[in-house]
Amino acid sequence: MCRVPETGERPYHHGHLRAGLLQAAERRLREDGVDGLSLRDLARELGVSHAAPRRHFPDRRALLDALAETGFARLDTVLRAALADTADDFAVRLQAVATAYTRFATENAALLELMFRSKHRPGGERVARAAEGAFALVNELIVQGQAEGALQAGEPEQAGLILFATLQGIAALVNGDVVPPEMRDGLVETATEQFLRGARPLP
Amino acid sequence: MCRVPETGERPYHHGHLRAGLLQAAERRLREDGVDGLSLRDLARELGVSHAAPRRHFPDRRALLDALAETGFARLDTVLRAALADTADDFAVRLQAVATAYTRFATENAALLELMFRSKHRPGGERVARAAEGAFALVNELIVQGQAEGALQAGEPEQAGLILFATLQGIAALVNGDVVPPEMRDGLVETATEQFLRGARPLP
DNA sequence: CTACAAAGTAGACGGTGACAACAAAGTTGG
DNA sequence: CCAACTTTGTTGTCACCGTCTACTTTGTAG
Repeated sequence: MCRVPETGERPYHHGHLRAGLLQAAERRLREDGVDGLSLRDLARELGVSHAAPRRHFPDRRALLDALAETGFARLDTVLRAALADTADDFAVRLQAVATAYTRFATENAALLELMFRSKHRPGGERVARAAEGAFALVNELIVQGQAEGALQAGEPEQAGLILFATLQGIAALVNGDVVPPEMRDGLVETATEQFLRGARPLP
Repeated sequence: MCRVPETGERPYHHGHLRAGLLQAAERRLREDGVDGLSLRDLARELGVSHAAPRRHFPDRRALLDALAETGFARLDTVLRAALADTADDFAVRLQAVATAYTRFATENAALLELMFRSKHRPGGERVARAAEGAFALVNELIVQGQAEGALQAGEPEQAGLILFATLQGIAALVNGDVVPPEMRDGLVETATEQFLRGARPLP
């Protein structure tokens, strides 16, 4: 079962169509943006009829939503991996997460845009749930910072939101060619430093 | 000349097609997003044949670029108006510009996205030039802040970029429904405060 | 007044997402 | 073992869209 299709043979059933569609779609998304992603094109690329994708994704949106969902899962993995590699010091952990996030956001620009766009449109509950994980992680980090005394206590949401907004904005500037990609990590570094200086408890 | 078309009459020449297209397109952009903007639809709405828009905009992109260009002009106007109303104190001026920008960015979400997307694609030089104004304004403000001693001297770009990124990110969070719109102005306020605290000269 | 340019019209082409009817290949129960 | 059923893929169709070409109408300048 689940044998990889031998090259040259064209069995009536593709066998991995859903996975193949997602994989090809993600590549297309990266290369041509969301507008350059056509169901018929994907079908052609996978050597399948133009209506075949419909069996797995009733809708173009459904495919995009699925991409967004796996995108959030991947983001969550990336962020947790970044945290796993660091010591316990809050500043270091914050730096690691911030860098990892903006890196993901710039290396998967179209995907990230899709993720946020899909999250809050009707029927995007699955996507929204997938997004919870990443947000929760950032909030935990903020709470840890407050516990360590590195951040002002109270209203953890606002502090976390502003930091998150800054990272998101840096990614937007890079993706929008306002800023060259080489400046990304440097900007993130000074941004988190300034954030720490600006949000630390008053002396 | 340039008489407003009387209701009921359908002169062969529309007379205000270009302006009408831009106006209708901007409304559609606001209501349905860029994907819901169809040239044929606009033509129908203006009671004109499907190929008529082509005389004024050779391309769908040309129409979108024109929208982006006027968008930057409007943004520039909004920002300068916000500055004109304030005293000379740097913190106050910064607050005013920041609030005005994020307000524009959230009230014209699809337009802003279009503006940044159009700016750096091939042939988007006119749009890019239109964008210069707004950027220059922010940079001037930063330089003023440094002159007043409210900001660290040197590398005005990075400080300005980070602030700009934060505002852009706050707008993105509001537009992405991560944050309710009522929180917008409050977030901007604390963000600029933290920015001032984080970027002021070391004592 | 006539030639020409500008602005709008009509029709066609290829591409796309959606849908319906049908066919092939697994799967399952007797 | 085979017949019903479900899953998956195919073919054909429809409406819509952006773009292009050829044509018509209108305004204008020589």
